[in-house]
Amino acid sequence: MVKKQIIMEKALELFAENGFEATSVQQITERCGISKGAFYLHFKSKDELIHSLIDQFMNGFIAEIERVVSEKPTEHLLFHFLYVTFSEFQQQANFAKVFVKEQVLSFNQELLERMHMYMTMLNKIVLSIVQRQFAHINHHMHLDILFTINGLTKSYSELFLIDNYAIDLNKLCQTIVEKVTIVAEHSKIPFITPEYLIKTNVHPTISKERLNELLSEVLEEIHEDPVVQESLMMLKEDLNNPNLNNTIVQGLINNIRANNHCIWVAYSYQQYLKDKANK
Amino acid sequence: MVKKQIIMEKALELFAENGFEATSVQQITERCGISKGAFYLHFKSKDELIHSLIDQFMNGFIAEIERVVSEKPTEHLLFHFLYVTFSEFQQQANFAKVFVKEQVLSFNQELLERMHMYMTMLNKIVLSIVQRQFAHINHHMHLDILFTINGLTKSYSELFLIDNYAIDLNKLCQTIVEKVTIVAEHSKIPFITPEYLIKTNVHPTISKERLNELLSEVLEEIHEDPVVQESLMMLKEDLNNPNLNNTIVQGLINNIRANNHCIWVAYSYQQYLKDKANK
DNA sequence: TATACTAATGACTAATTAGTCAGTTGTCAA
DNA sequence: TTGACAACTGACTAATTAGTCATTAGTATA
Repeated sequence: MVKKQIIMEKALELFAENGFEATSVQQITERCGISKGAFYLHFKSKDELIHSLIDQFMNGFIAEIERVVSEKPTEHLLFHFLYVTFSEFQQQANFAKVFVKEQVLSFNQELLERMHMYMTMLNKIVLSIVQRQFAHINHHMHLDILFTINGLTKSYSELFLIDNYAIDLNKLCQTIVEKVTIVAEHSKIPFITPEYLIKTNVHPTISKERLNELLSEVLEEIHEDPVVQESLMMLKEDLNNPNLNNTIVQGLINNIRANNHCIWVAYSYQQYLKDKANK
Repeated sequence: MVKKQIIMEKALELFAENGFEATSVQQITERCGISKGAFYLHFKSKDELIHSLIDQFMNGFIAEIERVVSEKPTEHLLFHFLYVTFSEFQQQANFAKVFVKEQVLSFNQELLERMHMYMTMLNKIVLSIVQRQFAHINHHMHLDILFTINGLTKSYSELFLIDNYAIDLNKLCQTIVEKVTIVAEHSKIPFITPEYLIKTNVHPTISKERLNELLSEVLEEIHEDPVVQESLMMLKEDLNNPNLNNTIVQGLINNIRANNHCIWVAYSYQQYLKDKANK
């Protein structure tokens, strides 16, 4: 399905140029040289398109980081994390532009939640890097080190948005690692408390109807993997007629989480169950 | 003109809730309990409203920072800068939300330029703080210290967006000052070169027509200050029939720059002359 | 009370939007 | 050649938008 990919690429171009809200489906189809109808053969709505874009980029990005982090020596984890981050930033310049410029990508609640989930995943990875590379540092400082890394990354990535600013990626990463290491070794005032990790978990309720929709959408996409497919069907069945033991449901959720297309559904399903248990 | 202020406040509320593009003039007038026509008595367009909001906030913010920076002792400049920054952030939570969430506030070119101008002004202030408070540090490191300050500020201000996260403003500022000081005293790898300051000056051409419009708009607002008023009229006349000596024009531009409502026009006029000279 | 003025209204236009669907085209196998 | 089916088209709808303007309400002065 190569046309779907073309739509995604051209749409991303336009989003980077004009922003998400300001880009119409008309413009997208014109740039692709296809009709409006053809667009809706591949995407249910404009929202589904942006969801796909985020999923595609973030899954690739996180997978790449996890791969690198798993195979590099502990003492250089941060460096390699930064290197991958900035490389992706450079290669996927269009996504980076949309991402940096619109930050959390408009005020659409579900979009916001989705980005929040991915950022939380990223934060967990970076925190684990901090815990390994700075294991000798007082662990009360770990969250502040995380904030320092995030801040420096954000601040220096501004350079990528300036055309023609020559960047030596290697040196840039070294600079940041140097500063983070200095802060880690000398800073004595912890500010961020662990309750930060709890309080960030904002999870507005997802309705049963919306979850049903999400499950149906994903079911249409998955054809290759019978385990994921059956797990999805069982989860859908259990959503409408709760029957299964909680542990089994958790197992099914973990089954589907392995598939890139299901990360958001898995997350939403878990939030749904959490909300239900709280009531 | 109290109604204008009400519109601005209610509009800001809505922008913070739904974003700029997603908020309609209809919604704004409904929340104010006024008619659509009444809105257009105070603002030429929706764009003019957002321009006013930015100008009002940024001028107040920058004035406050300049006041504090001018009266505090050199060794605590950074602390007081941070304190003012976060205080304003807390007090003007709505503006902060729009500002943080939409970052550069949509892709409207003029809006982008306007924010860029204010950010440049802010950067200049922070750089001057760095140059004073860290005068003893190798000045090649000054720009990197600036980036460190910006990064930590961005990163830690995330905490303000989490409801109910108790923030001890004093301690927060101390934490950041501590980290910046540590970096300043130990970091040895300068990365940012002074050409960064030049390259950030992206200034897309402003047309003579648009500049005329801007001058007319501002002229309608200014009634009290005859010097500013006459300077504006002379600049407008000279724009259409260039007659005056360059030094005199510069003086006129400096006359109007003193007035809060004219900062953007002054900036635009200067950019226009620069563009013209380059051709 | 009559006049003059400003402040305010809200129905209206013209443009644009996301999404639909009856119909067309192209490509197979029989 | 025929028939079946999927890919694709673009005119269409219904909703929403920014901005306008003839009209009215309210108020102050003569």
